[in-house]
Amino acid sequence: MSDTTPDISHDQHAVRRQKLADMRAAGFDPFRATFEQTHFSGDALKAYVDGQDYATRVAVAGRLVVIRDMGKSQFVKILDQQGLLQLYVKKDLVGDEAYAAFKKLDLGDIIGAAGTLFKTKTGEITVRVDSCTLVSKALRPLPEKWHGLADPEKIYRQRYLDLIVNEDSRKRLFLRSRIVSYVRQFLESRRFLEVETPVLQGVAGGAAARPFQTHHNALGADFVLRISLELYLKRLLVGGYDRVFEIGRNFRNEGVSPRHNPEFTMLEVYQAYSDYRGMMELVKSLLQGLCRDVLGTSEIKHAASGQVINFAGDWREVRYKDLVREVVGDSDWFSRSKDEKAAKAVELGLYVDRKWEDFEITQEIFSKKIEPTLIQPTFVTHLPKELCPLAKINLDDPSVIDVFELTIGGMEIAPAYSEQNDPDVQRQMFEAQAGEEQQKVDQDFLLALEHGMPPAGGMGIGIDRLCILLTGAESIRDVILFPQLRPE
RNA sequence: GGGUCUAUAGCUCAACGGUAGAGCAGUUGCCUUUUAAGCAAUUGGUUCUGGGUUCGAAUCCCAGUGGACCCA
Repeated sequence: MSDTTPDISHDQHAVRRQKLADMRAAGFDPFRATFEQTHFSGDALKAYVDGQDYATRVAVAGRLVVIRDMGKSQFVKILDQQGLLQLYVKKDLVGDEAYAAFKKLDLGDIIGAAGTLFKTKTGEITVRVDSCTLVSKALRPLPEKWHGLADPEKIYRQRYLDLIVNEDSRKRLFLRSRIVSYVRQFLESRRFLEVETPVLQGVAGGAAARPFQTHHNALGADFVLRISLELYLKRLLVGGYDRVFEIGRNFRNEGVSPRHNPEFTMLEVYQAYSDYRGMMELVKSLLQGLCRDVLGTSEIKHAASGQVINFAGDWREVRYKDLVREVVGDSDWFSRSKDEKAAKAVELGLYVDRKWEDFEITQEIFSKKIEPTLIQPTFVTHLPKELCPLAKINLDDPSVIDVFELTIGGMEIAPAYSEQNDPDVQRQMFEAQAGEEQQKVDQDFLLALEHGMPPAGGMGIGIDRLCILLTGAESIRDVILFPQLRPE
């Protein structure tokens, strides 16, 4: 090393920058426009005919993630959307010049290679490369090859690195794509129409949550980001969309936790002339189909409890009030006074807010002491009417509504209702819920109902939570590609 | 919003009041069927930031910032 050139060998970024500069000086473009790819890695592996080495030609491309250099030949591995593929690059096959260029490649570079398939003596299907090229230079080093990326902050902020080096993350997030794809196919096969409804809304309805607020300059109007899909999809029921669904992003301006991301994906489904019982069949078929066709198993290990969740067969169906009575050990619970309920809740170790109504105390017990124990798929039915103003009142017991909440793995996965279609009852429920804030009543929705909405079953599924469940993830952040973090 | 834990080389981690180290990655050699390839040599640090205690701080204390978990 001369006095005029500083030693940069310790600085991997600088070393790669230097290689880039050298290539450009030699007239080689380190960021090619295209590459003629014939096979993904997995398709190449399938294209190999057993016993017929060097018979099948492939051209593959991907990121260089393993280099095993043996002097005049190298085994390397590239990673593409289907996974890893080994390449064998031999000096006397590619020529001196190309081989010298190949030796200068760094881990992380994106390369293209063409050659024929063979099986190594240890049985790995490999491409024997006869021509290869750098496609895109990587100027930054990859994380460590064995331990991968472990720092959760880096995993989320630099998800692309996580996807390159952590196979678990890659498989889990690819699985999410397949789950969503299956949901679409399933619903389309049942003749549901997929629609898109507004994210920017004047009134955030369909759920109880604090919305994000924003402003449209040209219209000079304030908007909120939607907190649910429900009210617009029901307008479509009025408009003659008899089977309709949307998979869309909702936004709730609330805490962030392993179960909550400020933006999350909901599926909502509405089927005219059906009811919550019809939705039971729908969701059960959907989830069992997902298990069968996407996961290939009806048994899933539940990360939090260690139990095995079995999706096959019939699912438990139980009334809300029966569950509560059982857990509090009091068959007359629902005729107790508010003070008595509060005392019991405190006894169970729960926090009770003085402002809470009766049903809120009971609901606190349900969500803290009952829901987490429902690991196997369970339809909880006949919920108190206060919990959802958008469902139809039960004919036999006007204190409850015709709904279920499907709970699996201790999480509410899918609430479903027989949808309220009486505009006058709906108005009463909205006004009671809004209390002092009558401006939060969606008058336009009520007008739509007055035009007549068919009876319908409706259901929502939190796609993120469904993915947590089906992938065995521990946090919502593990099934969202770019979860929300505080800006750096 | 409160509590606990956490931040050290590009990455994964040691060092726990006394000269900041290892593996991988990098650099330089050798090696034409390897499997976390191997062998030899070698570079690399604002120990998150700012204060404080101390003869001496990655280490102890305070504050801040990011992150994880638990609670509200």
